[in-house]
Amino acid sequence: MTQKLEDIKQEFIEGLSQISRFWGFPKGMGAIFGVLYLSPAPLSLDEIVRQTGLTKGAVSTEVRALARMGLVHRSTKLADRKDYYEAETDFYKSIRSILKERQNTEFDRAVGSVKDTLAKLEAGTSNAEERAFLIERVRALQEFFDAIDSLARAVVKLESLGLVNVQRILGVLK
Amino acid sequence: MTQKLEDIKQEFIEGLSQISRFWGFPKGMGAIFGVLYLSPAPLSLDEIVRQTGLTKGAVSTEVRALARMGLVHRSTKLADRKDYYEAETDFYKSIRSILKERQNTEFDRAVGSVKDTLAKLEAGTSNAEERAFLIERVRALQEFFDAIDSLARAVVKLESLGLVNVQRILGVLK
DNA sequence: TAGTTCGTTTAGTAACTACTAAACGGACAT
DNA sequence: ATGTCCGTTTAGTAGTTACTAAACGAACTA
Repeated sequence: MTQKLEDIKQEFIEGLSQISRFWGFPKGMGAIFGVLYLSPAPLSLDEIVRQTGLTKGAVSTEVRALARMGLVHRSTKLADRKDYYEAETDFYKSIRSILKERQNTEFDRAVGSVKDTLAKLEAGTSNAEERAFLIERVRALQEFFDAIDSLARAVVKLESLGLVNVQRILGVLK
Repeated sequence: MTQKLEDIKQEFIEGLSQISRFWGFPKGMGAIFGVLYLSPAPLSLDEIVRQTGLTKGAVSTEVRALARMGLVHRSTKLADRKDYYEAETDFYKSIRSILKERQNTEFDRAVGSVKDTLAKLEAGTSNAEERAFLIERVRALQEFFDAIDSLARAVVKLESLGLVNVQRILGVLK
C-alpha cells in the first residue's frame, strides 16, 4: 500500500526537524528548510507559515537565520511586495557557510583562551615542576585543536564533498 | 606580571566549560574534565566537588557521562572505597568514543527516515511528475548524508589525528 | 547491631530556549 | 491622508535543561 505524497512529505519534514534538533538548531528550522527543500518553486513567508503551522514571527526569524547560514535564499518578484525563499540544494556550499557562521564566535574565543593559558604558563617563573606538567598538558590540547582546525580547513577547501573525494581521503589514510 | 598558577588553571577550566557548551554538552562537564585534565593524579569524586564547586550529585552523573564517552577513566585503589577519575590524554581516542556514543541513537534514526522517505517515494505510482522531482531532491540529500558518514568513518579509522595525517589529506585534495 | 563513608537517585528549581500572540512600522494603493 | 499588506519586533509562555539539596542504599567498621 503506497501512501499519499503529502503524507510522505510530512514524514520527511519531521525527519529533518529531528536532525535539526540533533545538530543544535531549533526543530522549527529543520521543518522550514524541509518545506522549502521539497518545493520546486520559491515560497512566500505566509506559505511557509501555512505548511509548517508555525506563526509568522517564528518563521520570520528562523528563515532569516537559515539565510545567514546560506541554507536558503531570499528573492523578490517585481511588483510583488512579498519575499520568497528557496532552499539551497548544494549542501556542501551550505555547510561551508555554517562553519563560517559558527567560526569566529564563541568557539574561536574559547579555543583562543587555551592558547592564552599556554602563553601565560610559559611566561611564569615560579613552581617549575608543576608548571612543566601543566604546559605539557595544555600544549597537547592545543595541538589537538590545531589538527581539528586544519582538517576543517581542508574539507572546506573542497569545492564539493562527494563520494569521490571521500574515497580519495580513505585511500590516503589506510 | 605573571599570575598565580591557580588563577591560570581556573581560566583554562572556564575556557573548557565554554567549549563544552558550544559542542552541546553541559558546561559543568567541561569544568570537570578540565579539573581532571590538569591533575597529575586521579581525583576522588569529593575532590572534584571541591575544585568545581558543583554538588556531589551533579558530579556523579556528569563524570559517569564523561566515562561513557571515554574522556575520563574510573579507577579504584585497594582498601579504599572511593572511586578515582583521571582524564584521557589521547583526545583522538576520545572523539572516536564520542562519535560512537552519538551514533546509533537519534541521529541514525533520523537519517534513516530520509532513506525511508526515498523508498516510499520510489514505491509510489501516482503523480509521476511531482514524484520524480521529490525523488531527485531526497536522493541528493541522502547522498550528502552518506558522504558525511563515509568521511566520519574515514577519520575514525585513523589511529591518531595528527598534523601529519591532516597534511596528507590536504595533499590529496588539492 | 548501629554508625560511617562512600556513590546514586530523586524531587524540586532557576534559567534558558523555542515558540505564540499581537502590536508595530514601512511601502504601496486608493 | 487612510487603509491594506507585508515583514519585524516585542512581551509573554510552555517546555526543557542543568543544576541543587537531600533522601537513599550499598559496603564496610566498631
